[in-house]
Amino acid sequence: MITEPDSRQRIIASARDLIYSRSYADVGVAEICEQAAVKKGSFYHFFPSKQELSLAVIDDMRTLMEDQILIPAFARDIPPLQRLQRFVDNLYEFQRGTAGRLLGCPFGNLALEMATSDESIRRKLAEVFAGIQARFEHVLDEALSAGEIESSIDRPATAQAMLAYFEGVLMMAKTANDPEIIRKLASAFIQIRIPRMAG
Amino acid sequence: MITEPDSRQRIIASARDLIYSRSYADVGVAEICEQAAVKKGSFYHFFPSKQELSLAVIDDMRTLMEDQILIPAFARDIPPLQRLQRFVDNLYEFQRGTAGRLLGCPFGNLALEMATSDESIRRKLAEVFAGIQARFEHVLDEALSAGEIESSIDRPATAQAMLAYFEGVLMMAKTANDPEIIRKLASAFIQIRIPRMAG
DNA sequence: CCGGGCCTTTACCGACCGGTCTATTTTTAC
DNA sequence: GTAAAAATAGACCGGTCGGTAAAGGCCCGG
Repeated sequence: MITEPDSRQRIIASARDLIYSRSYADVGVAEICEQAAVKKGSFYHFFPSKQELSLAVIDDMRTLMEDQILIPAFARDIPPLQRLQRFVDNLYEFQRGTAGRLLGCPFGNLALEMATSDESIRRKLAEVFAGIQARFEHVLDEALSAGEIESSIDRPATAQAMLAYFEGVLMMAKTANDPEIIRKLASAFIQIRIPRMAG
Repeated sequence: MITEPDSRQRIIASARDLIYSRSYADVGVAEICEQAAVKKGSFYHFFPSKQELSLAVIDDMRTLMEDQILIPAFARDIPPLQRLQRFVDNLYEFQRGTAGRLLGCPFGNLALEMATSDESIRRKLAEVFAGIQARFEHVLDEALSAGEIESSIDRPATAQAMLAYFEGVLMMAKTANDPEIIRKLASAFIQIRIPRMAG
């Protein structure tokens, strides 16, 4: 049971956890309210619709991921490429710790379920991905300055490829329900390179 | 409107197209029946439940993918690694041609939506992925024989990494609704390598 | 011409869906 | 103290969900 003080945040947290562990469509408003210990009337006092709630949930997922994964992993206490390694290490630990069921990426899950059905959710998730990609790209910039990578690579494209790869790895791990796949496939993550286009 | 002769196959084809273009939960039995020009009674004559239908749909998707993508791409008329390149080229063309909306991978879509909710679907999709991975692995074997790759790589793991990568690429392309992402990120696909473990 | 599968048709079911409404309680501001 | 505003409660809505039941038509071997 969620125990956060104010109802609005409790609704978001409940919806976040339920949707992440199952899917958007499989979780109903009634169930969200029940887990948040809130009546339906309160729900619709704070959110005009389930879809609007889901946009707030994505925001909440995003700050959670930033604070708990991205910021710690990308701290500047170690060289750039080692930060990427730390990122996948942290991800592995997190995915291993979700109660028997490997849940994958909350954004990837929502993206494949909703992207073709709800345009505003699709756009929001595209922004989240762009934000993660920007962080990867920043690390690549610093890796270039540190002489860890060559200047011939297309850094934005490489950052996007890295993001794509670990999303795919999480999909494989989730489908097999086996976190060890993350470790097995991790080595290719920091090796991915997209060269700059010739023309 | 689906026009295949027998009702059972028409139901499967309708469900396949509807689920692929939206999601499992967003498509109801009534809508499937309508598009297949079949009454609900007939539906439940052929399938005991929507979930059982979805298992048949996955089988249908699989043979479709085999016939239209894998078999043509992996024909032995060109060297092994070039077949992988042809695979992504074909994939790009296919994803570009789906009526304005980029739909991604039908198995990846279902996997992220259903893997944590329905164990038998999760298992079936894991088998599909294993089948694709086996084909990649076979190509890598032939690439090794042809001297195109080194023997130090872990071929099963590399095949799985390739699968993960293109699933991730399709996720990025679907979320951005932009097929050009597939081309932009394609170069890393055949470059991915997982080295054999030291111990 | 008959009987029996196979398939189809149609009407129907209870449960649950997202969402609304109105009244009431609690909090805030002056 | 009081009134407005914010929040809560809970009954209620039409629609749709997956699924069922029973009867009727079709085609077949005999």
